[in-house]
Amino acid sequence: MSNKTSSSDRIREKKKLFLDREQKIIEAALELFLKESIDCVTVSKIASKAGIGKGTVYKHFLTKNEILVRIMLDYERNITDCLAAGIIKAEKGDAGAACQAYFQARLARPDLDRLVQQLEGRLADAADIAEQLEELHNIRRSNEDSLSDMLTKQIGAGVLEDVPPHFHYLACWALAQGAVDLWYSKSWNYRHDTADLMKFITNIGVTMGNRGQYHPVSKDTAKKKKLKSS
Amino acid sequence: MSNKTSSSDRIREKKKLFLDREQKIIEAALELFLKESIDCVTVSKIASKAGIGKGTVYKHFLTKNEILVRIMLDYERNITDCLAAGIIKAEKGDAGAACQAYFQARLARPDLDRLVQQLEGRLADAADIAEQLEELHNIRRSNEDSLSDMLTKQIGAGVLEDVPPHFHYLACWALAQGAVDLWYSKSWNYRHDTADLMKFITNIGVTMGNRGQYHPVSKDTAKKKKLKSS
Amino acid sequence: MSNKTSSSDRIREKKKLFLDREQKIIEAALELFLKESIDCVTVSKIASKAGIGKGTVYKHFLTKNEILVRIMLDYERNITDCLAAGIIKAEKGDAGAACQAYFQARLARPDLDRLVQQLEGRLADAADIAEQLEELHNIRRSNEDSLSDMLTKQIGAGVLEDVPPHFHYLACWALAQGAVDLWYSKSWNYRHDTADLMKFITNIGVTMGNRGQYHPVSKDTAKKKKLKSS
Amino acid sequence: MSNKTSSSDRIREKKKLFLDREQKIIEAALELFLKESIDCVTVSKIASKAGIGKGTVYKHFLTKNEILVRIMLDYERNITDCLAAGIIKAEKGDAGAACQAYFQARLARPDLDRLVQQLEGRLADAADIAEQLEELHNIRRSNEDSLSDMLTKQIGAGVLEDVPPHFHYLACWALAQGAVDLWYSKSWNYRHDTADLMKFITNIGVTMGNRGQYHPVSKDTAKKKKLKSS
DNA sequence: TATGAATGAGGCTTCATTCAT
DNA sequence: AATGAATGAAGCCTCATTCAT
Repeated sequence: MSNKTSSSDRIREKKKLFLDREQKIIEAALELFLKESIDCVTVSKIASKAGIGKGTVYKHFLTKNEILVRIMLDYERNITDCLAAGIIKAEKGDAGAACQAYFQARLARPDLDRLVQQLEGRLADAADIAEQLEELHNIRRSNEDSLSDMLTKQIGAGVLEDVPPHFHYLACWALAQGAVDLWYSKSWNYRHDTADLMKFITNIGVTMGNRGQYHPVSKDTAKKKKLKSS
Repeated sequence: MSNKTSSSDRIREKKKLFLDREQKIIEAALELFLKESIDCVTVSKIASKAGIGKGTVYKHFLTKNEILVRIMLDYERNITDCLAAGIIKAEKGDAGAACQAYFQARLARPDLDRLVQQLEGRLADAADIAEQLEELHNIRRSNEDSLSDMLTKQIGAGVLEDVPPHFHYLACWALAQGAVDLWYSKSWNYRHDTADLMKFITNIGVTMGNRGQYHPVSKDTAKKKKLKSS
Repeated sequence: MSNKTSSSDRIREKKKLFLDREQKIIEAALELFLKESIDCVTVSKIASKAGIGKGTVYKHFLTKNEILVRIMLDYERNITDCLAAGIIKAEKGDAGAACQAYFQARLARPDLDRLVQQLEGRLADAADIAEQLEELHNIRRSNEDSLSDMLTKQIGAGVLEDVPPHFHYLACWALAQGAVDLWYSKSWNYRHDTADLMKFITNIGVTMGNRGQYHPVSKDTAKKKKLKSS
Repeated sequence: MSNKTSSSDRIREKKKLFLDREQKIIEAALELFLKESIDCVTVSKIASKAGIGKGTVYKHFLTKNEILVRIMLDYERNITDCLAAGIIKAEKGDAGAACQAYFQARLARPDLDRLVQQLEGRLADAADIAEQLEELHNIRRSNEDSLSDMLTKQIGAGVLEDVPPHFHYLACWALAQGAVDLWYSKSWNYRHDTADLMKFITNIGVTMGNRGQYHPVSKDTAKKKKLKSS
């Protein structure tokens, strides 16, 4: 009987080791991607950084591309989780929480965010992994619905400007995306005070589209705004 | 004497032809880049689309990468020109003109803008063309100074929030960048009404950082806003 | 004592299980070879079709090639058995029995025959299994001697044309081989009536080299022949 | 004017050189295929035997497989030519000429014939070159029609046994095929007098299916035949 | 003993770049 | 000056075989 137990234990342990190695591959790939230019990262390098043989990589992933989508999916799922938490907060009254959560999640690791964007550009036409890419998009879309619901309510409550709800989160997304690009762009003079800058942008992101921009707005201003954007 | 003239004419003509061909290469490359996935574009394809031999390409560009930076530089210079015009307008009183010009220039051809961003990601670590990349960054930086100057004035005039001036244009840049990414992202449910969406975002871009946004707005400022954005 | 017995029983049982598994591997390999293209068959597939682990295969066969030769040897031994029976029949007076047995044995499973031919081509230069290949050839050669003996007698009896005896069985072999190739060739227009065709060819095989073939035929014999083959 | 001439001459010369190299690749591949086991032949080896770089091979052939089909097509076309000549002869009265031509063409280089057979087995399922394979089969099929026509006439004339015409050439093909296999089989004792053996087989091939089997047969021999084959 | 994860040699193919004509 | 054939480094992937558990 103890035999049986130890046998199933072993199997479980083996599986764990296997999954650990999978994680190791992902991490090795990630590390390389973040350090070097994307096209410098070869399966060989990933394997050797993960401390395993090249062939082993293919026990875990059918294709090099599958490693890449995997990174993307992992990232997207994390974003989703954060966003979900934010939406909950928002429903509890903290109107801007969802947007804020979204921004924070993406700006927490701008390097990673940027990487995922770049990977997406490259993998767009990859025949293998078409399925995973579809899944990626599904994850995002399912989140849109949550966001839309929440935003519709806030628009109804008069908190947000009355435009189609997705306008709000897409503008939000755009700014977050741009902020990330900005972070990693090498073209700007002022590389100091980045933290302040990001706060500034986040602020914009959180408030943009708010009716009355943050603080109570006098009624006539609100009217003008509404007229303007319609 | 007529000989001499015709000879120098010929030389001039030859030079023109040479430059024409160079332009043709750039255009062929551009066309391909915009149509296919970036890594599908080979020197061979570029040459054949340009209607010349592959070897000839290397008479104009030392490296494939040089073609790519050239595209980037051309694009950046165009942006610069537009921005310059905007700044002039701004100095004539139209406070938001610079930002608007910038947005318009970049959103006029979002595909091209996106391409340039992608190219930059790829060429970041390219040893050849390090020089041209430096030049690219210089172009951008030189523009920053103009923007900074202008913005400092507007901050002084109380039009804009009193943060370091580059905060304003970087936020602006970020949103524009994000808008472009958004345009080309395949992940969103609502692909209709893009034009309206872009207008919405541009609006945000043009007004964000305006002092009025964070604080109660005095009536006359609000009026200016209305005029400006209509 | 019962312990001892059961222990030796167990050993015997284990051996049987071991041999059964070996057979299962062979059969799995065979099934795969006949279904898919030869180079699609990997050790992995064989193992999984046999319902065992890949490593276990190597407990039975030192090399993948050893599985293949084994298939060849099994097949060749079967042919040998059939031929032996035919020779016995031939010695009992049925002159053509040996040839007929040979043809029947090989055309009974043309797919398998073809497979063995293909395998032989591939394994010709394999360093491992050189020994087994030698054995394969020995099996064939040993049979040749039987055939030669038998044919020598028939030649002596005037039934067969007086050429070196191996001429007869080699011609026979060649035709059988060709018939198999024919069966599986994809290049011919007429794929119907294959059964009749094979009968026709078998007929040739059985009669070729008969002395009667090279000499005048009386009219009534010719008629009979016509009836037979229609 | 001499310039023009020399220029077009040069182009022609270049093309010739290019085609020569193509031929060289084919020959190198052929030489290797005939010397070593098929799967030992790599593109690298072919290139280095042809005295060119590996990449150059791909200027002439899109795929390794294309080299192989090319060999097959070249061979098949040669067979076709020989057969065509034989058919012409046959139409001039030499009844067996077509079959004889066919045999001779294939047995002239049995090694090559065998190679082509083996290649066909391997390439059967290759997705690339599906087209060329189709062409190969078309070549063969078109020839079948010629053969059928000719044989129908001979059957009508009473020279050949009255079975569907393709029975005759398929039996013929089968024997030729088998003869080739025989030539290269390593399993037979008697490797001497191969030439005589082939003559013997060819004889069978040329006469098999003839009504009355070539020459008059004495009555008692005919009787024996009847007993034997019934 | 059976297992299957790990291995890495080696195959095919691409493409930027060179250079002889 | 223009050409494009030649080149070969480098990438991705397969699979027979090994070996620790």
